[in-house]
Formats: sequence, C-alpha cells, structure tokens
Amino acid sequence: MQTGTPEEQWREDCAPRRVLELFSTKWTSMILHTVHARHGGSARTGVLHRSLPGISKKMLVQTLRELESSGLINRHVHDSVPPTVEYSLTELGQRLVEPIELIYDWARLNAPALDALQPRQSSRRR
Amino acid sequence: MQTGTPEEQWREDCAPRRVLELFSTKWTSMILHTVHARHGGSARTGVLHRSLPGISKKMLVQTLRELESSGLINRHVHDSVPPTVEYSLTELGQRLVEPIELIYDWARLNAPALDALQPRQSSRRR
DNA sequence: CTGTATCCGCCGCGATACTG
DNA sequence: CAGTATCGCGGCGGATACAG
Repeated sequence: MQTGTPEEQWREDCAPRRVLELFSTKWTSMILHTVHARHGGSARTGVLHRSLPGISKKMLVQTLRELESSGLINRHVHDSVPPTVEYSLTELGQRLVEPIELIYDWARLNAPALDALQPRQSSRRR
Repeated sequence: MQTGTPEEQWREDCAPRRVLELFSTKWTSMILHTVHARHGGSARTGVLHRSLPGISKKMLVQTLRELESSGLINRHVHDSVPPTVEYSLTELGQRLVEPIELIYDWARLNAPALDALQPRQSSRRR
C-alpha cells in the first residue's frame, strides 16, 4: 500500500491559496481584527489609522479597497462636512474574522513562549 | 461620553503582530497545513516540495528554518543514505495550525462567493 | 477628515549552479 | 535527497505632496 494521503493539492488558483495570499498583504489581518473589535463592528478611517501604528495612509486605503472588492468589508460614506467613512465587516468577513481572532488569542496566550523566538537571526551562524 | 473602546493597541513588538508577520511569508501557512495534513503529522522535504507547486527549494528550506526557530516545527534527520529529513509540528505548532485549518475550510466553503472576487483590478479605473 | 498620485528604496522570492 | 550560495527583478510599502 502507498501513502494514505496522496500528495495534497495546492494549485496556484485554488480558493484557499487566494485567501491566504490576502494575508501576505502586511496589514490585512490587523485591519480585519480592528474593525471587528470596534463597537458595533465598524470603524472610521481615522480610528483605523491611529489603531495601527506605523501604517501609512496609502497602505491603509489600499488594503481597505482590496478587502472591499473581496467582499469582506463594507464601505459606508456619510455625506457630512468634513466627510467621514465607516468600514464594517460583511457576512463573509465576519465569518473569516473568527479564525483570525483565534490566532490573535493564540499569540497572546503564548506570548511567553514566543519571546524565546529568535528575532530572526540572519542565519549567519557558524 | 467617548468611545467605549479606547483605541486598540498594535505596538510594533507585540506578540500578535510578530505572529501575524510570520504569515506575511508567502508559504508559512501552506507549509504548516501540509505538514499537519500528512499522515502522522510529519512530512519529508520532498513531499513538501511536491505538495506546493511553484515553491522553490530556497523558500521551502528558508521558511522551514524560520518555523523551526520559532518553535513551531521539529526537524528530524535520519542518518541514512541518501539522507531523509522529516518535519513535524511541535505542541505549539499543533495549536496554531487549528485556526489555520479553519481559514482553509472557510476558503473552500466560500469558494463560490470568492470566485466573484475581482482578480485585483489594476485600479486603473476610469 | 478621507482619498489619490508619484517617486523609490528595500527585500521577498524565484532561477540557477554547486556541495555532501 | 537535502541543503547552501548568488544574482536579479518585481513589487510591497513608506514618504511626500496634492485635492475635495
């Protein structure tokens, strides 16, 4: 008998891979988490910007657009002066954010163990 | 009254962020998933390589080293000729892989909805 | 306040060649 | 088969300036 598990698939265009690729965009998960964590599950642009130290306006908006066109978040513009925009999770987004929360919790739970993490040594060993 | 949720933290060096940064490495989650999915929770280098169409040996080994030094996977060398190496999840890794599996399942479940995804238009709008 | 448009450095990652 | 060493390019993502 051969291996019971005959080589997993991971075709370039499969759904899981496209989703995971979303997360290779540096701020994706942090944005989803922050929107989710806010009261009512919605957050204004400024709040998001201040909640993510280090993010540039460019990347913030760019990532938001990506998530929007992926059907994960909604963008709601209040026509007021000055303009305010609110982002919220869609149905789809709310279900995706759950696993993300688990990873988030996992990280906090294992913070001590993770401190043993090499800050990524340059592998210049030896 | 102010906002009930007073600005989330996301300090540069917090644990969640360092963890999530692991996933900005293109192949991290796919490798973890594949190791996990294999019988006995361990996989040889060649199997991993063949399970991940498109990955280069360089990135495979590099990511594996990263995960190893993060305490997420174990590396076991069989001193045979030719040499074979097996990778398996550590305690820590096994617990982290669970949320990843959820994302994986989520992606497969919502594949139809995701097909409506714009293949990321070049934003050349208008 | 929210969003768009450039410019550009850095490095993630693939291709290739070589060792045990 | 497993792993290391180089080279090089594409593009992620930050800085800055500008507009409604």
